[in-house]
Parts: sequence; C-alpha cells; structure tokens
Amino acid sequence: MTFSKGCHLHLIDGSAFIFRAYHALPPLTRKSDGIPVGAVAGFCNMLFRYVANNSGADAATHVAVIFDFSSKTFRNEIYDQYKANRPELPEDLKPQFPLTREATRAFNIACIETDGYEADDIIASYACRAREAGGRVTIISSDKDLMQLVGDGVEMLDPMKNKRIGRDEVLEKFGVYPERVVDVQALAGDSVDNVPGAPGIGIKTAALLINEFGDLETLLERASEIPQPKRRQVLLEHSEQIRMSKRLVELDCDTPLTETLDELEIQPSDPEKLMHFLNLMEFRTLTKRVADSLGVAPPVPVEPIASLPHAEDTPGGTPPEPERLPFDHARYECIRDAATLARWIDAIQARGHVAVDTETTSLDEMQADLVGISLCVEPGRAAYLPICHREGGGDLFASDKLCDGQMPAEQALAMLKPVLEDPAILKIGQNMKYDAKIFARQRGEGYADGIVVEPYDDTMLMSYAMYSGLHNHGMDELADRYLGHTPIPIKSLLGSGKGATTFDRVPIDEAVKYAAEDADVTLRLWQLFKPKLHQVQVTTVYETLERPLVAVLARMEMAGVLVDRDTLSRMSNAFAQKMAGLEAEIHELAGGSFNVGSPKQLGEILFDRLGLPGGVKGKTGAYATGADVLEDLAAEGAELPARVLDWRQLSKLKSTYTDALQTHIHPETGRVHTSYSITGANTGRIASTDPNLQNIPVRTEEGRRIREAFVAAPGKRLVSLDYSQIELRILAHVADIPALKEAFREGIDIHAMTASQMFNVPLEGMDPSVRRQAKAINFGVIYGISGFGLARNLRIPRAEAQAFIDTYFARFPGIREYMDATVAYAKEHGFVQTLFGRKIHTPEINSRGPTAGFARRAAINAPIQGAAADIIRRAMIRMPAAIEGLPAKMLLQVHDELLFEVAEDAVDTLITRAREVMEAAADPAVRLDVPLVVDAGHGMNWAEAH
DNA sequence: GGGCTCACG
DNA sequence: GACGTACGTGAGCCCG
Repeated sequence: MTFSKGCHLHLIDGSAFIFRAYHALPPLTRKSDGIPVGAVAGFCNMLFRYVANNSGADAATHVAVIFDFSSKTFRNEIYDQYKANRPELPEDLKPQFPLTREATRAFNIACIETDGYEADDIIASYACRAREAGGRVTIISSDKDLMQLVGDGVEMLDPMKNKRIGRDEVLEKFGVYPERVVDVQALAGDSVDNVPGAPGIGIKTAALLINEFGDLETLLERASEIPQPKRRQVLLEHSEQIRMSKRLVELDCDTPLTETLDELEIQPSDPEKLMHFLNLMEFRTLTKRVADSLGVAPPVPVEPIASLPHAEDTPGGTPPEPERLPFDHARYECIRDAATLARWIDAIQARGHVAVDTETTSLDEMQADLVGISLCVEPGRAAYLPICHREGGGDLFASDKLCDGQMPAEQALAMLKPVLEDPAILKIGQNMKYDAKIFARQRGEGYADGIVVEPYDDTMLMSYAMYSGLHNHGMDELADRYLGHTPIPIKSLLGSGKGATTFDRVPIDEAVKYAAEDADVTLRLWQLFKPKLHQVQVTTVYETLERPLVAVLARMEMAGVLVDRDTLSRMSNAFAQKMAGLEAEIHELAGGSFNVGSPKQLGEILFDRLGLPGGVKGKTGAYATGADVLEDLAAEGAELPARVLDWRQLSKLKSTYTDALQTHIHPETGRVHTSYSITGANTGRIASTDPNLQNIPVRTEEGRRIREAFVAAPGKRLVSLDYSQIELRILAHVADIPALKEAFREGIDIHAMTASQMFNVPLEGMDPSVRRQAKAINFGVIYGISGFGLARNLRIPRAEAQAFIDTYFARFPGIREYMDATVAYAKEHGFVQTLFGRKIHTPEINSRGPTAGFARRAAINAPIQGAAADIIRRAMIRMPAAIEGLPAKMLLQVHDELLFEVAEDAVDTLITRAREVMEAAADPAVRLDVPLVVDAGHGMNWAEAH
C-alpha cells in the first residue's frame, strides 16, 4: 500500500522502551547460559501488548521501532559536551541492545537505526515525510524533546500514562505551542542532555519571554528592552550559547531514511520466526501467551545444553562437560550456489548472530587474498563457502584456473555484505581483526569501499580479558582447554617449510572440514565465554578496553606508515662499510679470522686465546659476551671488546632495521603496515609484529637516524604525542604517596625530587649523577626492585644498592606497603588487577625458588604497566571520534606514545585535540590524584617529531 | 627450534 | 647458606 491520506504511521521510540523495561523489571538471566535478558523480556512484553492492542478504526497501518545507533552525532560537532554527563550504561544492559533489535525483527516490525543520528531525528524525519504525504502519525514516546513535532496530523502517545499528547498538552507542558517549543528549550536548557541554555532561566520564564516577544530571535535582538536587570544581562551575555542550545534541541527532519514509508507497512506476524526467537530467549510464559494469541502450538522449549547427552563420555577420560558435544566433520555443508547461501543467510537472520572465519592465501592481512568464508549458527551447524580455490598443487606447472562448483566471489560477497554490516546481527570471530581487515580490503560491485564488519564479538579477546597470564589465546589452545577438542591442524592441509602450499590449492572437500570446524569451534567458545565474562566480572574490561580496539587497530594497520626506501638503503651501505672496517680491526686484534657475530667464538677468543679476565660461563657452557660484559672489559682498556660493541651495534641496526624494514614496504601502498597483537602481552600492552615498529632505535644518536626514514607524505607532518612518566604517576596514585603526588601536581622533576628526598640535597644545582641514581631507583621500584638488580644497573656494589633501597623505603614507606599488599593479593586470588579492572593472572606466585622471585616482581609490575596500557587504550579508542573531520590519521602506538600523520595546516589542531583525549583518558572511570601530562612534537620525519 | 643478544617502553 | 634476580615485548642470528 502506498503511504497516503488515510494511512496512520506509528513511530515507536525503541530506546525508551528498553530503558523502561530494564528499570521496571528485576534482573533476569537466561537459564541455560546466564546471559542477562530482563530488558529483552520486558521489551518483548511491550511489543506484544502493542501488537495485540493495535486494532480498531484508529489502528496503525504502518509502524517502525526506532533505535539510537551510537552516542556520537552531529550534535557533538556543535557542542562537544552534548550528553557528556550521561551516566555509563549498566553492564548487564549493554549486551541486551542487539537482542532487542532481534526481538523487533522477530515481531516482523521494521527496526530502524542510522549511524550518526539520534532516534529522535529519525522519528522527526519519518513524521515529516508522513505528514507531507497526507497521513497521520503517532509517536509512541514520552520524550519531551519530540513534542516540537506535534500538530498537523502528528500526535504523541505517552506509553507510561497511556495519554495522548496533542497541541494543547504541549502548551500545558511548555507554555507554548509546538512550533515554539525549541525556543523555550533553547532558553531553559536541559541538564539531562547537558544542553546549557540560559543560566537561571527555566521553562516557566522561558515561555513567558517567548510569548512576550514572539520568538527566540526577536527576543535576543531586543533583549536590552527586558525590564528585569538579571534576565536582561543573562540573555545579552549568553546569546551565542542560547543559539547553540537551539541548534542542539532542534530535531533534524532531513536525516537519510533507510526504509521508505511504504516499507513500514504492517506485516502479518510470522509465528515460526517469533516463536523461535522467544523460545531461544527461554521466555516460557511469554512464549506460551504469544502462541495462544496466534493460535499455534508453543514450540518444545530448548533444553539447557547441560542436560543433553554427551558422546565423549569415555570411562577414565576427562569428566564430560556440557560443551563437549561431538565435532562431526561430515555434517558440515559446502555452499556452492546462491540458493544455498540464501538459506544460510536466513538461518543467520533468524538467530541474530553468526560465527565467521575467513580462509586466505597469507597470514599477512595486507597481502592475503580471500579464498573462502566459513559460517556457523549453532554448535555443529557450520558451512564453508569456497570462492577462490584453484586447481593443481600450486607448483610451477599448476594452472590458475578456479575450481568448478564455487560461487563467483562478487556474488557471494554482495550477498554477505548486508549480513556482515547488519547492526542487528552479531558477527563472532576468533581474532576478528584479521577477518575484519580481509573484509575491509574486498572491492566489487555493491561493495566499492569494502565491507565493514559490525557489530562483532571476539572469542580471543574474551579469553584474554578473563584468563590473561594463564595461557595463550589462540584457537587451538582454547579449543583444547575449553572444548576438549583438537581441531584439524592447518599443517595437515598446507604442509610446512619449503613444500608448504597455500589455502587456495587445498581441495574444497578437505577445506570444508577444516574451515567449517574453525567457525564451529569459535561459536562454541563464544557460547561458553559470553556468560562467563559476567561471572568473572570482566565485561567492562572486554567491552571498553578490548573489543573496541579491534576496529581502531585495524584502521591504523591499514593506514601504515610511509618509509623511505632510499634513506634506508643508503644507511645500509654505510653500515656495511663501517662494519667491514671494524671486522678487519677485530681480526687483527684477535690474531686471526673468526665469526664476530658468533658469541661462542667471540667468548673463546676473549677469554681463552686473549686470556682476558672475567670470563663467566652460562648454563649452556658458553662464555657470556653480552654488552655489559664487553663494556666492563672495554673499561679496563681492552680494545677488541670495544670494537665488537661498535660492530654489534651496526650489525643490529643493519640487519634488524635498515635491511629488514625495506622488505616490509608494501608493494602497492609504499608504506609499512605492522600488525598489532592485542593479546600478546599479559599486562594489557599491545605488541607490534611483522615488523615490530615498537622498538625502532632512539637511545643512541646513530640508531635514532633510522627514524629519519619514517616520513610524512608530501604536504603532511608526523606528530608524536607521549605520556610523560605515566607509570610513576600511576604508582603515585595507586600506592598513594603524598610526596610523589605533590611533585607531579607541582610539575617538579620527579627523579630530582626523589634524589633530594633520599640524599637530603637541594633541588637546585643537583649533581646529575645523583639524579641518575634516583632515576634508576624509580624505575627499579616499578619493576619490583632488588638489591642485585639495582647494583647491576648502576654498576655499584650490592651492599650500596641495598642501602639505597632501604633509604628509599624508609622515606616512602607507602611504596613498600603497596608492594606487600599487591603480592598478598596475588597469593590469595591468583591474579592482580589494574585500576580499570583488568585482571592479570599470576599462577606462579606461590612457587618456590627463583620462580617465586620472578612471579613476585611481575605481580608488582603488572598493575602499574597494565594501568598505563589501559589508559592509552582508552585514548586510542576515543581518538577516531575526537579527530574526525581532521585530515589526520593515527598510525602507530609505542606503549606511551601515539604517532599521527596530519596535513601541515592541521598540526596544531590535532595536537590540541589528541592531547586533550590522552590527558583525560582515565576519566571518568578513574579519578587520578595526579595529572596526566602529554608532550608533543612534530616534523617531517619521526626523528624530528619525537 | 632454543639460546643469545639487543632494539624499544 | 646458596640459589640467581630488575618489568614487559619481538627479531635476527648462530648452532646443534
């Protein structure tokens, strides 16, 4: 039916429904897995009642439920504090949002949300279109912001009071008719949405003024005529703020509409779909009630998995667990045509979630070609969709011909794109960053800008949030530990070493078993982990520190950093020449030729042939020849060790940096694309690999020059921002050390302050070596100080180092108390925690021997290093929104530093915005007692910027 | 593939 | 009384 006169559109404010349901009902969880579903239950009840009551002459002909998509909208551009003081969403509500979308679809009602727009704007736009078409509109909401839309065929219905709101009710509420509501709101402001308005003016006064002057503009123009001095002054002084407030409260009637009015026509309910959803949610009463009203038989309730029989109940084996359902490779399906794929897409939509895994030709996401996609909707029900398998074994004589029986890649991806991007369908992955990057790189008809996987969950990150420190988080490890299952090893398909082939050469039949199994494993892990996140109390960590990082890092990695090959190549040559010279000298001094790069040969030369003192053999029987040993020998005047030190430095720079980096320059982008591992480090730090861009030299002059090869593109600059002393600041906060906190607040040199306190010397004119010792102690404290370690670091006798430590603890007793408390906590709980709730397990804390020492120091360090890692993660996650619209890209993270590439004329703006985000990154979760300070620099290359 | 060495925070 | 120790990473090289 074409929407026209006589039609009646209902627009339901979905978010309001959810919040009302959440607060009206006691917390309720799904029995089988503990997922919170209380708000979903209430939401479904309301939808059911709505559908049941929508009858009679006044019934709706068209209906939609409108949701808010994200918190960032154009209003944040107008005013960055808009809705800034909204409290954080309750943890047990967040996971219910996608389910309410599913619920809406299950009721066969259009479900609408648009990125960057508030539900109110979408409602306004549909209301306007419907009004223009001559139809009637009822907005089902009690949000007063929507009252500006009332009139001329548009009404509101307050679902709480079941009260109709027309023009007269708006007048009653605001003192003006709908068309002047925004004027009143602009003056009165709104504390809930953080709209400032005119200070001291409420709705009453605002209405009075507007009625007197006619409208807001006239009022502001003639504000000087207002008799009351205070009101006059407020209006004159805050006119701009008031105008801005008006722009904030004014609804946008021209948002892009994802569905036409006609598409909102009421559909008869689909009993099967609805029953299936309600049954999955395990809403017994509601399922029955809905079944009765639809006149269908209620479905058999889903059995909690725990009560199903298990196949691997072998005597003497590991005890059978609920998730140990057998893996049956024969049941996996191969998707070879559009009809089959369409069937799978239906199955995915019915559930609202799907486990996804991509198979490609390479582990390097920037080079990998997509070969196939596997999908899994419930344990054991998985499929593989091959799209680019090729004939032959991949050797020199193999053809590049695609195998028969595959869907064209373009067709398959065009069909999958709406699913992968559907806000109501959760995509579940194991290491989703990999798959997201692969999908983002796909190009074709209908997906010219790639495919953006949203929303997603990641089982690897769930494992990391819950079990960091206990084990690694790769699929094989997790499958083995939590599913008691060993997936088919990839090596059995590809082989290893020189003879290894690529996945596109794997016969499709074999690929199905392997690939579908991975999706199956992922889905089962997700079912297991999802409720556990709550039990382990790391949902906030997962949701705020892990999951959002995937998209942020994917963008950084794909952006890459421009590296100048010529610069590196010239440096390589220069290093090679110098090394050759040094090598000749070294051989001369040694009295013969040997491999300078072999620590074993070098040790023999130094201590056996030349008879130098201090040769110490390690556990492997070889002499130690580390830099510290060679430095000691060189200090004694030995020339050979001094030359070897120089040679080693050059060798390192050449092989690891100037040579290896060149091989990482991407042939098409000309840039270097590192890969960040979110779960690589136990403390919450991220790790960079292939290549590691977190250890580019900086400490020596010669090494630092390598950073000159990291350059900005023409017309751009590199900008580096780094946290100053972030770990010591965190220590000052968590250990609660007044002297340290004050020093940071006052901006005093922290190492000098430490020295001054320990050695009773004045800050002014301090001996640099005294400061250096204090600095070493400060670092030592973060690492879980020991006399031995400090002695080695400072090259002083151990007793002296121990005396320093004793003095330090005597002066800052809180530090020792903090350390003792942290170790005690670790011993009791088996983990330590950061300020932000990240858990780092310390399984070896109760060991004996040297292991205990390691574990103890790691436990002391983890909360400090981890909190610093959490803070920069928070900054990175907020950064895209903060720099949106700027010609700037975030490229690299180096633990306490972020590197950006930005257009020349936007350097200052970027620094201002990025610094603001970084310095406020702990807020509002943690109120630090010390300020976070960020230093910034910029230049044509990384050496200049740092 | 383990051990050593060394680059970074 | 001796043991061996600063925390967290990744990569290249040697050598068995």
